[in-house]
Amino acid sequence: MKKTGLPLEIFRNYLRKKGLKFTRERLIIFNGIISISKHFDADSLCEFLKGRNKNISRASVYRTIPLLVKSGLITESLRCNNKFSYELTFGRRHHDHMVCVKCGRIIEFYDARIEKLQNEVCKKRGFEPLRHKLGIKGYCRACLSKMRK
Amino acid sequence: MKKTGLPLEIFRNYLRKKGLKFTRERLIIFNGIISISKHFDADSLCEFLKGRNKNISRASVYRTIPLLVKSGLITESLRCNNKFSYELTFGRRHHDHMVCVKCGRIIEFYDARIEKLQNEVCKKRGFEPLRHKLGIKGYCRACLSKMRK
DNA sequence: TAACAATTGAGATTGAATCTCAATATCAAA
DNA sequence: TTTGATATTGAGATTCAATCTCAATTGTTA
Ligand SMILES: [Mn+2]
Ligand SMILES: [Mn+2]
Ligand SMILES: [Zn+2]
Ligand SMILES: [Zn+2]
Repeated sequence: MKKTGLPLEIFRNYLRKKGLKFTRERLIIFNGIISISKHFDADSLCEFLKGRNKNISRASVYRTIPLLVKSGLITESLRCNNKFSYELTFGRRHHDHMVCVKCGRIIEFYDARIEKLQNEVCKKRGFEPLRHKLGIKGYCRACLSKMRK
Repeated sequence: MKKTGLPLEIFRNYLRKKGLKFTRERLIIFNGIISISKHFDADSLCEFLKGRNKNISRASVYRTIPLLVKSGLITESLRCNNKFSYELTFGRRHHDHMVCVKCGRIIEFYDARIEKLQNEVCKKRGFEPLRHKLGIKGYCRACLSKMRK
């Protein structure tokens, strides 16, 4: 179990600022996401909580996720299996994703040069970028070597 | 109405190769997409056809789109309004997208340097890229100047 | 032309995501 | 601590894109 001090305070502050309430359910959802600490979707989060005898209704999970996004703790990342997928990004640097079409493995990467060129291209078009998503689909190293056999 | 000679042949050849039939409905759908010649989703395509008195069932439209993707004529591009969006890409160079979060405008761009760096990053990770999608959300030039007033 | 297999369309179904609303919990103020 | 205004919860209903079903129809090949 990770330490949750700072992010929890951020979440509480976000809720307070918006006149929203810090509930038992929201804390359980928050803790669940901290424990998973990797890509998840709303449904898998429900299942994860259920497995720990913390049954929170789907509705509450679906309602809390956007709050955590707005508070800056989690980010909508890939779309996997036709579901929105999220990841804990608080305190982590922005990154993009490679996804293996064979085994589903997700490889995170960051390349400052790509990021810089993106900003450059935006500037050239008079476009002010807010956020972006770069997803590369292909075959991961492990699947490639399996296939070559 | 654009000329449709070559792409139509490609579609017919794809169908033949797969033992599938070239039907009246598939031709109508094909022609519709050629006429639209910009981003579309399955539903808007149905509506477009209906407006031209070519009522094709949603099921057939939804069934034909993947065939056109596989035949290399159209590509799944952005996800807009929570629907898959496609565009005619036959004969066009690959490109990525900026989307204005204010007005929805779509700006297509291509930067060879970004593409090259992507390949480089993949190679470094032993990942063989098949396709990718880069979507940048932000404010377009027009919306920015409106907002500054 | 005949025979087989693929296709069509209307409507049913799926599944993620959202909504409804009565019962309940939170929290700031008293 | 108590109170009360207001936000939240959960079970189930609802939405909506996308997919599936299946009997009737059409395309293709011989
Ligand atoms: Mn990036
Ligand atoms: Mn690109
Ligand atoms: Zn793999
Ligand atoms: Zn705009």
